[in-house]
Amino acid sequence: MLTDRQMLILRMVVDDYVRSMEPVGSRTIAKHPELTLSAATIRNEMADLEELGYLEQPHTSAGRIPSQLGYRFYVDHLIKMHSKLSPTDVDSIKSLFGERVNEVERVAQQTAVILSGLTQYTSVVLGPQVYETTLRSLQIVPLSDHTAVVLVVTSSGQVQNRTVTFPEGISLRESQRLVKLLNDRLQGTPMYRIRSRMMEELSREISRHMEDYEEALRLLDQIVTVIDSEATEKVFLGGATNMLLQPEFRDVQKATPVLTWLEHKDRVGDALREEGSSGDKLKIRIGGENDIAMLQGCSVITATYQVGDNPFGVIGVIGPTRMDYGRVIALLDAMSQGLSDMYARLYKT
Amino acid sequence: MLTDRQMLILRMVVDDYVRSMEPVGSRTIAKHPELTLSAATIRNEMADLEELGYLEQPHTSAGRIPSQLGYRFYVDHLIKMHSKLSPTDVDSIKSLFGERVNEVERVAQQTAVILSGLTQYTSVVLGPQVYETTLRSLQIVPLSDHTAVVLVVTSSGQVQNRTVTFPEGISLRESQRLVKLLNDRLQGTPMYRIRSRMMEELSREISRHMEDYEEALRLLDQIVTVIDSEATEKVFLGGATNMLLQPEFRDVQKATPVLTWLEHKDRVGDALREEGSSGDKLKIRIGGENDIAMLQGCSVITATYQVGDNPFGVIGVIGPTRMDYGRVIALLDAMSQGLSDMYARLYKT
DNA sequence: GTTAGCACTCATCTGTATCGAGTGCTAACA
DNA sequence: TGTTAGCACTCGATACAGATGAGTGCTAAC
Repeated sequence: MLTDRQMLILRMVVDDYVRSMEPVGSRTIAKHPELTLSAATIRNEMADLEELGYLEQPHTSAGRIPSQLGYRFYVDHLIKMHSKLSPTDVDSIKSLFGERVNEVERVAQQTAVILSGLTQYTSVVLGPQVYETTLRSLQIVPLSDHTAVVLVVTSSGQVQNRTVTFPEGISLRESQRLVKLLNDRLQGTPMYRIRSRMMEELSREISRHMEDYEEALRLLDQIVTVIDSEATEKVFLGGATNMLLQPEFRDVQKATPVLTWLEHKDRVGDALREEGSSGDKLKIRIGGENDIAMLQGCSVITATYQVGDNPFGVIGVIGPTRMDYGRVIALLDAMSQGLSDMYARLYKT
Repeated sequence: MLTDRQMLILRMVVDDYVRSMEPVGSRTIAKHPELTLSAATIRNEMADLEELGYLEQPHTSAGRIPSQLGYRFYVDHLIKMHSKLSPTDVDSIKSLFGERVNEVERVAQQTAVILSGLTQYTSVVLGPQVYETTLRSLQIVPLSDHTAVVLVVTSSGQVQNRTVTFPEGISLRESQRLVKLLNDRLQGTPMYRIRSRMMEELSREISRHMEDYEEALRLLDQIVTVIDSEATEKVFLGGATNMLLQPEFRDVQKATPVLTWLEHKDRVGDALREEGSSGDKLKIRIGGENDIAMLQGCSVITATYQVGDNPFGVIGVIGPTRMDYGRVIALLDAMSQGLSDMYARLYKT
């Protein structure tokens, strides 16, 4: 285990390196008023910390930078959690959640924008999860003889739509009948059970109501696809190009993989959802701790927001390993709380 | 006016520079079999072309590169339009439009993906325009006592939805009545006239039907906002990070503004829509010809796709000024044709 | 255990020399 | 008059050599 003094020094190295992105030398630490030791003593301690794996040296005559293990120890034991938010931050958050919400998705989008704006990193907001949401309404609006729009509305207010074409043997009237049938039977069913429920309960119903069984099933399949795609909640990205502001990504070679990975929202959503489903309220992945190869030069911090005891959605920040962990954690905390409150106000009254 | 030989040389310089991104010297051109002249003669011609403003020299002892004017002359007079597409390209496009379409938006998204994949530039696809689209259906699905989802479906199959909260004085029943009223009156109205139509025709109707006039208007305003946001068609981006593949954007300083600009789809959509509305089927903006400051280091090529004689949507490619114009134009041509055909098949039968 | 002193390391900076691609110009040639 | 060979010249790119200085590890004294 580390001595108090070693921990103090480690904390200083991390704080300083996060701020300046320059390897921290013994002199710099020695100057710090919190410590009354000479540079030589610091050097000894730093050598020890390096041997223990918490620090590393880019080259012989440079200062030290935190290793992955160093960051890990920092976030686990050394981080100063309190009073990290400036009044400006608090204001931004307050104004975001303070205004009257009548456009739920806009809030999620804005959360992403503000979170990336305040952190200068990339942010991701996953819309409300589906654990508790049920099917509210299924509708079909005809467009032409062969096309129509299928609409799916869930109890959480999410909407999915898709233009579908009718298979040859099926008329508009029949498909409307089919949709009405589905509506009656499936309303209130949890979203994640729809597919199985629909298939087992309805296939024989359909054979009774519809003349052309085969074709009806094909249409049914289209509709289920729409419902399924609703089950995957929406992904909002903020400040993807903030990545380029970070000195570690000034080299395009480094930045391209991450930017490209971020380009596909579904991938990003999948990754974050997995993080969020671990059960912890806050999850921190530092560098190589990330499973995704493209993110091994990054740190990812995720927080879940919820209503009551149900995990409900995920928000996260993606930035360089050299990240201001304390600040990001505080912001995520405040924002997830804000989202939780907002959804609570919206659905439980 | 340029002589034939000057034009030939200009074309060669552009072709060569587009391929290699290296200033083209007189020797390189002289080697070309299509020309039997010595390097010295080429040098004279190149000096003339530079004087005329078609070429420029990065520095005294370097080869020439095309100026903005040079590119302009190239695309106006020198470009080889035909047989630019390889069989692979044609296959990709065929397979995109060949498959049975039952998810219209997916096709637009895929168009963007394939277009950026084939060009290695960034692509933008604007969904069908609204000139001819009318309101098909307006629906409201209640979620709780105070919230509901408003759905707008247009004749072109576009759907917009928004969760709205009811103002204090208005009940669910009343809002349903309001929506039904709107539905009856506005169905078939062109989208761009909805706002004015609604306001002038309905405000007095509402005062008769609804108890609380003020509050009803507020709800109405929310609904109109939903409809308005539908009038702005959807924007699909492909390969935004392809920008980083281009050597001219290897420097993060150069890339960041463009990437950041691309991040806001509505901005991108606005810009492209303006291009598309000029009336020309194909529009090419080279470097400084772009109005948007962030794009002055880029070239933007847009093409409209249509059904019958109605302009319907826009697709475009954004890349460095040093762009393979011939290929991009051919691809845009093929893709806009494909989209036109697809929408024709979908709506006019 | 702490500290001052010192030799050592090594990335970075700066100045210089070299190289070579490409030019413009001139004079000779068809 | 148009074309070409020859040549001096320009200037970015590359390579190399010191010089600089931040920072280290080690030793010996406190």
